[in-house]
Amino acid sequence: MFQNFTQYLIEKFHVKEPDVALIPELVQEKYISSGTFLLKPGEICQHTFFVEKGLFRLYSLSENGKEHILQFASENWLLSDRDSVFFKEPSKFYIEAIEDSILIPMDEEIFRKIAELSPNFSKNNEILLHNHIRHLNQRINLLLSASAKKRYMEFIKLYPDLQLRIPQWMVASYLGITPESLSRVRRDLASNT
Amino acid sequence: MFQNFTQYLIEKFHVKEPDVALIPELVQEKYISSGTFLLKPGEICQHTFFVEKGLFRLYSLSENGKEHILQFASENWLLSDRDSVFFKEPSKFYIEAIEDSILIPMDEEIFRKIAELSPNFSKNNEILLHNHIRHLNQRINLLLSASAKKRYMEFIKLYPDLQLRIPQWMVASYLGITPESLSRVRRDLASNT
DNA sequence: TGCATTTCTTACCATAGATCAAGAGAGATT
DNA sequence: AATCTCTCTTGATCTATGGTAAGAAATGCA
Repeated sequence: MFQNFTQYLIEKFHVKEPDVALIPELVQEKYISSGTFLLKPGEICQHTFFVEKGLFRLYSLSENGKEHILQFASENWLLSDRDSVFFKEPSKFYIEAIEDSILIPMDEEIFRKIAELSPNFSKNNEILLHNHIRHLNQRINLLLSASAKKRYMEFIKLYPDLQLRIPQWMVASYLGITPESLSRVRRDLASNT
Repeated sequence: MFQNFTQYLIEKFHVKEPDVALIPELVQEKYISSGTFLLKPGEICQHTFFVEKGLFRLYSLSENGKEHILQFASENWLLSDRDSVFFKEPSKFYIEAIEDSILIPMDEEIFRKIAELSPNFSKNNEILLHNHIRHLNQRINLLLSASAKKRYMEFIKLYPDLQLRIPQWMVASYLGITPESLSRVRRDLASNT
């Protein structure tokens, strides 16, 4: 129970082994079935979720009815609309489970407790935020400069595991192209190899 | 001298008026003329710069020799390759002055001093990081979902002032389109109004 | 097992934006 | 004033990706 979560606290926040035993009293795991929404536009995201097991997507719906996936989150990832949680503002996004999953919802209370148990919580937190920023910058750079084919190749290099669990049309949505285009890109790659 | 910088510390980091008087001893302003590079790929970004006056761009150069602007920074903005500063890793980007400018270079030393003078430095810093993340997410969402015309309209709404100081081809580069396309987008907007 | 739904592929055509080439203004520099 | 350089515009054409439609394959469900 919580193996991933406790391991995460030990690795990323340097919580000591004995203190980790306190965790089960603080949090409660939540079973989510595929297709369930954790968040819809207009709602304020109340939790940052730790993904103990399963897979989620965070996406926006544009005026013309098209979905655009901004993030996937699988095991050992934190999942939330960071802006909505942090600034307590209504979200513009959907968060949906795309596999049967197990989550640890975390609120401010729990973060405070973790902060007590972590020798340097705010530094560790800062590292996570910077990692997030680095990742977003790389994605922007790719969207500005790379073709659909190149973006796809980067995607499978970066997420070789995810690629097998996600329907292809969601990969297309993440890359900012249509499923048809992705299908053609894949055909090209297969033939020119 | 430093008016913008000291004002920034008061507003964003809640440094008290009397303490602000200590600042001039800690930092030194730097005059940069248009066209000067603060950073080139391969170098480790040593400072976070506060822009006291002027304008800069942060851009990447792709394999095929094309520039892609990731950020502009004008008065009262912090400027750096955050990843390179924070993780002490070689940068992939250029930072270039596009006006004659005045900067306040900040290193870890100075951040420590500011942290001493700020009642809740790490919280304030976290707010800045979250603002950055919010901004990057919005940009990704736009790149995924919006046409060149729409992205341009968002740009001028978001940066009405910048738009007047930046050559059009840089705006195009920021938007991820060619200068020719931007010219046509602008013609369309002018005629259909 | 069979039916229904979703996903993926393919073919054909449409379109946004890129590329290439030329020319017009607008500053700068001499 | 004349020349240069840089920026912007425009027209013609090209290309990557989108849209539509249909069928095939895979998956889920009864």
